[in-house]
Parts: sequence; C-alpha cells; structure tokens
Amino acid sequence: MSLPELSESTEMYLKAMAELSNRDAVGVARLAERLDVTPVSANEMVHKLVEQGLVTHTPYKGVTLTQKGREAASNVIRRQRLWEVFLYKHLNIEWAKIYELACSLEHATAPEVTEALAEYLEHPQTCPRGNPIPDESGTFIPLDGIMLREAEVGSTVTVLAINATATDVLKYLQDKNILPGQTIKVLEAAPLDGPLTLSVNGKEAALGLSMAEFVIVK
Amino acid sequence: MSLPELSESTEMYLKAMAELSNRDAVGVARLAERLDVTPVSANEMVHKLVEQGLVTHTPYKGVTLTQKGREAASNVIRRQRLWEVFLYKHLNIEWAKIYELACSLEHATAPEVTEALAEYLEHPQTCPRGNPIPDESGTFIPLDGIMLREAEVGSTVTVLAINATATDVLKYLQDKNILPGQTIKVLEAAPLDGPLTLSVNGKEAALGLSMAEFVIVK
DNA sequence: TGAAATAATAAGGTTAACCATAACTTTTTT
DNA sequence: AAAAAAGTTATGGTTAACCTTATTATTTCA
Repeated sequence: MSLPELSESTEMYLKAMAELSNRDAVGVARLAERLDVTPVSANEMVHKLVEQGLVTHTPYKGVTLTQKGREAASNVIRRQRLWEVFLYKHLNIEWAKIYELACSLEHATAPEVTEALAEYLEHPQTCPRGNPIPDESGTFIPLDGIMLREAEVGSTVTVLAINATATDVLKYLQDKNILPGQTIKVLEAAPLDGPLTLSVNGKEAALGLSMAEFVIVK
Repeated sequence: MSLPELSESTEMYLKAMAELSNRDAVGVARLAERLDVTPVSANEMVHKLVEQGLVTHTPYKGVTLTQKGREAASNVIRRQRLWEVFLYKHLNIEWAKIYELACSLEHATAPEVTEALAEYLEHPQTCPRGNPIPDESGTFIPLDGIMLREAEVGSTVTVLAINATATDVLKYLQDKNILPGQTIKVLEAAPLDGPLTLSVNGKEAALGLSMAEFVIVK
C-alpha cells in the first residue's frame, strides 16, 4: 500500500497517463505535449518509470500503466480531485482555476491528510469538473459517456464532465457555459473538421473540435 | 507585493530565520542545524539569499532578514499557520503532526488560496501551537512571553505557545500536557543546566532545558 | 514501395540544492 | 597569548529533471 515516495514529476507523468487514457497505450509525444516537455525528455523519463515498474513501454507504440502505476496514478488523482472539491465548494475559488491550484497541493498531501479531507468533504464521488474520484483503494466508476465531438448532429446531450486541465481552456468553456450538468444541442458540424455549432442555454455557440474533445457527454 | 516566486528551499530558509529570531542575527550553524543541512550548504545558500536581497550576512556574526526577506518569511509563516488551523480544527489531525503536514502544503499554496483559506477559517489570530498568524501585509503581534527555561523557580506560568517544529518534540510535549493555555508551576531547576521539575495538571513532570526553550510562557 | 512523418537514442549541457574534505580566518575560551 | 571552537571559503562531486542537436529506427501513407 504505502508506495515508496514518488517524485512530483513522477506523479505528474502517471497522472497525465491516467487522464489521457483508461486502457490504451499513450504515445510518448502526446505525454510530452500534455506535460509541456520535449519528447526527448519525456522519453528519458519514461525509461525511468519503466525501471521503477510503474509503466510498460512498447517502442513506437506507447506507454501503459502497470498495476502499480495505475494504483499510484489513482492515488494522485484522488488527492487532486478532493482538493478541487475543497477549493470550489469551501473556498469559493473560480471553477476554471481549481485544477491548476489543486495540482500544486496534491503533491504536498500526505495520505493522512488525504483521508481526513475525504472524510471532511463527506466522500464526494465527483470533482467539480464532473470526473469521478477514486476511492482509497484506487477504484472508481469510469464515466459512461462520449466526447462531444462524436455526438450526432441534431442530438441533445448532457455534459457529464470536462476533461480539460489548462486554465485557459477551462475558462473558455466556462464562458460558453459548457459545464457539467449543462444540456447542449448539437446544431451543426462544419465540414473538414470545422467547429461545431451548439445551442447552450438558448444561446448559440461555436466550439472547435479540439475543445469538443474535452467535453464528455451522454 | 507579488514576490518573484521563491523556491521551496528559499522559503524554508527564510521561515527558519524568522522562527529562530525576531530581530537578532541568526548564526549560520544554527540555521543549518534547524534545516538539517551541513553548515557548508547553509553557507552557500545564504550567499544566494544575499544576492537576492532577502538577507544580510555579517561574516562570523550571522544572518538577518532584510525588509523584503521578512515580508517573504511572514508570508510563508502565514500560509503555514493557516494550514495548521485547518488541519487541526477541521480535519482533526493530531496536534503534534500538524506542523510537519502543514509545512508541505505551505509551499504549494498560491496567494489566492491563502486568502480564501483565511476567509474560510475566519481570520484566526493564532495557530494551534499558539503562535500568531501574520496578516496579509505581514504584520503580527509578537508574543509577549519568555522561555520556560527562564521562568523563576516557584513561579506559576501559563503556556502561550510552543515554538518547536519537530514532530517528535511536539509529541513529547503533548504527552506531558504542555500545550498552549496550560498552567505550569516550576517546582525545581536542577543545577548544572539540569532538567526542570514542573507541576502540570497536578502531575509532576521533568523537562530538559533544551525542550524548555521551546515553551513560551507568561 | 519509397518518402515523409513520427519515435527513439546518443551525446553533451544546464540548474538548484545538496554533499564531503580540506584549508583558512575569526572569535571565544582557557 | 595560545589553543580550541566556530565560521568561512575553495574545490570537486552528486542527483533529478530538464534542455538542444544530431542520428537512427519504425510506421504510415501516397
């Protein structure tokens, strides 16, 4: 159970991998992009993670979390999302900022504090971005939804979660009122991977496909 | 106001200096001991702090915080103590552990979070160890007390604050019921810098002088 | 299939914050 | 005043996590 103290950087890599995919291998380049490091650096780091038995790496294919890695990642995500709940619900911090602020706190949080926090927050099931919070053992109910970019034109969907992490992206979505619980009608999908036109709260809004990837709907 | 992002290590040095003395210069060796680094390392680091204008160093005399350094230190201490209050009062974490746990959190706390936390906690004036919490501008009322080791034999005093930071020291004091608010009678002071014999809560307790330095009384 | 794109590796560098050892300076104590 | 203790500086070394540039290997796609 008690993992041998992972570095902040290691935790970030594991979290990024878990956030990028539940099962499939993640390309090293994608990882690098998400973590804002060069692919060379990400590659180096991946080797270290392999040595620690946290991930497996199939060259030219990608990286996958091992059992051990997945557990560690769940743990990081649990801390992260619990802090998000605290920051949003108790400290009233702006929705778009909580991911980033909680991210710093997560690495500084001892297991003891994590569990006391969970208790204090009354064991929330999801974070304010709609994502499930793993329990102490690392298990959680994966979201049963699709990306908004895959929703059919004409359909009406409900936002389950926002998978973005960058504050500016979150701010953008917040401005357009694309938030968990919101109902959205997909009016049009422009050809050639052009933006979607949506109806949100009676207002029309355009949303690029890369943004629409972050929005998980049902 | 917005300080140019100090490293965690820098913050620890500044905090240690502020905690070790309000006005006098602090010996580099003492700093080193408190931070658990070698005197050589502390010396190196002190030079860097001087370059950044955070401290002044008089060789063979010691180190003193500049105005800028004092402000930064107050800020760190503010964060630290606010988290202590949260951990103790809301998360019900054991008294002896809160310093150490809050210490990790403090470095990961953005100004925005600090202020929201202060608000949430209703602007507490002291931490659970009895030490004053600086306000946003860095000012605070210094404790008007003396160290228990300096109290007269036969006198009865009240504990204002515990200045220790190491978890084991805090645990030891907690076990002996030497906590803020407690009333203590000094029964005897053994010669040759021997331990004090105290009456705490009707029970007798012996306390070494180095421990008695951490106990601020009135 | 062959070229372009993507991924991996190799080699050498940087930075912050540590470390040890040794030499030297100043202060304190005897 | 001399010895001991405390503090400083010099030198060289370590580690983690980055970086760049260049080369090589594999995949993908036209």
